[in-house]
Amino acid sequence: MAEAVNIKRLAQELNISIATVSKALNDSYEISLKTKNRVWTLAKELNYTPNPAASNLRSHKTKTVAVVIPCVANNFFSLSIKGIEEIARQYGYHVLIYQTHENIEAEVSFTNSLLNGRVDGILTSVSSSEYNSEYYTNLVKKIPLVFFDRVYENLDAVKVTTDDYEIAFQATEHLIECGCTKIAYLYGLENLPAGKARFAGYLDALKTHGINAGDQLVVKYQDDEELNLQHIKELLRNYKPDALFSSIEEFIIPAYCACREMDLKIPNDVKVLSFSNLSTAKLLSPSLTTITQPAFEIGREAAKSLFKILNNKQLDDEQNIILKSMLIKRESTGC
Amino acid sequence: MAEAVNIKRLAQELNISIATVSKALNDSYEISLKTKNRVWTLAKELNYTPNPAASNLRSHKTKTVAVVIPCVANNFFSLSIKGIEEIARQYGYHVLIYQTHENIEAEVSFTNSLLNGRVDGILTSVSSSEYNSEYYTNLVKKIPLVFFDRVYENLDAVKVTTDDYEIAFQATEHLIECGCTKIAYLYGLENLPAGKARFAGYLDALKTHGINAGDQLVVKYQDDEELNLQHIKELLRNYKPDALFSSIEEFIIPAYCACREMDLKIPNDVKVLSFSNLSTAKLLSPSLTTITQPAFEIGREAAKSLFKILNNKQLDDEQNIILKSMLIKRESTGC
DNA sequence: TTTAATTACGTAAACGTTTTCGCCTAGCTG
DNA sequence: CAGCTAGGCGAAAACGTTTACGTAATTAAA
Repeated sequence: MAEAVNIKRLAQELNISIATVSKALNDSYEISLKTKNRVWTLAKELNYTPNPAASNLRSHKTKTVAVVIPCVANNFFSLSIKGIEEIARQYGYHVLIYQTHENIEAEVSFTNSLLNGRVDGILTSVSSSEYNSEYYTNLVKKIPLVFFDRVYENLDAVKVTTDDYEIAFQATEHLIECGCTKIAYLYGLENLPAGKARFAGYLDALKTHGINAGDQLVVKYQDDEELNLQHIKELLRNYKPDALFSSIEEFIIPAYCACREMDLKIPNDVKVLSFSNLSTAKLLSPSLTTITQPAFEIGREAAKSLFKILNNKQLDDEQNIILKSMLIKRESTGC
Repeated sequence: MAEAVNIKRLAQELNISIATVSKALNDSYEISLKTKNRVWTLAKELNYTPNPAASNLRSHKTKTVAVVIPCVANNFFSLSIKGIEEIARQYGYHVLIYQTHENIEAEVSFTNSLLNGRVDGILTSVSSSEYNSEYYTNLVKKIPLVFFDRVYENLDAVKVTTDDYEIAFQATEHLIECGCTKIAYLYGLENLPAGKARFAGYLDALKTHGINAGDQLVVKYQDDEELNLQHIKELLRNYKPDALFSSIEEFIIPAYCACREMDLKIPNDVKVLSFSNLSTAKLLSPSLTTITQPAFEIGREAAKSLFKILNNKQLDDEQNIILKSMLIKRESTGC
């Protein structure tokens, strides 16, 4: 908008060539300290900042990454983004946000649109609607990509996940120790490894303790709050479980509401436990026992891995980074 | 990464000039429909997408906007971003995210770094640490900028806000109707118009009903959860208010905890009401009466205004868009 | 002293678009 | 038939960087 201040302008005022200015700005070894200082001070004086488009066009580096996630308005993802953004600041990267709304077509469309050099890399937590392994197999060959939490397996890419199986196993044992023998499962993310692992942890814990699992005790998540409420009420009415194990945060409100509407007291009549990053879990009525994933840390780790790749740093041995979740026991499982 | 597919390539394969391809892709009137169709089909066939850097460098348009906010891990802001991102998709814009962590220097540094053509416009909700009107007075001259919720006044820029004064007045009256006469105020955003308006609404409602306000009944927000808890406990101990009016969500947890620790029953001993976008307000113990801002709508409206400006569309008369918040009465004010 | 190596800088091409301007042809007007 | 107009397209410059390569001056090695 104002008089353009670019490299050419700096070069003219200092009576040196454009190339020298560029190299000085990039702290090249070819330029003497004296010249560098002249350039730097004038640049600061004129408030010069390089034009990103020009720089990117020539150098094929954007210093920008994309975050492709289902939705930002979710405690887990907003915390992840917070972590990603903080690391990005440290590394001098910019962060683009794309929401898929659990729609695989949107997901594919977004990521495809990022392959023309708009970003240097992608951080993603994939949508739960479908598992399109083939697409991602090709994608990871085209651009540096790091998965977090909701990942695709058996791909040549870094994955940051949590101990879903173990913590679900542990949480189920907690319910059993509290005396539950008829534990219902509120099933989310069933197409994804994370969802399957949680369910497997649940099933194996039951088996270990000689408890029969039953399909009737499983409610699958629908993208409709009212429907989930109905299903949980039917579950409670027809099969009278003594515990609800919710594998995703989205089941909390319908679960609590269902219990209230059916006049079932938590934890006396039915115990409740959920995966969740809800900050107010301890203020609920009754306070909710949660499995809490380190969402912020997951974002940080995923971002760190991506930036290491982009800076051609050696990745410490492993492509699979697994962080620990926490089982936080509260009143809703009361024991 | 693969064989570059660019305009030049398309031109060669079709035996036409680069200029013609470019114009065809941009649906220019200069090009015949026949040629356009040839270009479009080949472009689709080769999976061509224009290089954003080159396009931006030449055209000075980035199709990108920046969102500068205090923090994404906050129900209000994550909902706003959700709204912004949805509108951005519709208009074909990309969204960059920057978190200031309520730090004015970070805020200034980020926005300055966006003036070199990285983005076409900025959406921002400013930090509460300081009110640096002068900086923004200059900024709005340099780049299209839309404020939402946390705004600077008297600037030539669109502002999307809510009816803070009116709803705070109304909420205070609600507490008075419930029989409260000693209403404490948990004061956040005191440097910003939004914070001041809420406080003014509170004060005026008290005055209207002949109730004296007192400085002792006001607790100001600190960026330290433990400290806020202490201050609220001291408030409750020393001045025994019969209601807590919280002007920001961050006070909810310390307020509830303070009441519990001091063995005060909500709403019998003390009523509680807060500005909040917490989805689980109705599940708290007891359920929380809230003033809920239309965060998602605010994001959408702010984004729409910005894109109208960027597309040189006439703005419908007004620079001030004011949306209505909702007072949702629940058990915590029980009456 | 001669030669090689090193330092410090400049020239110019390249990145992939958009856009101005001009050219050619065909069709129309008078 | 001359002269115009308009439609359709191409040549080339420009956007602001980065970088391969060349070169002159200085220093080090022989």
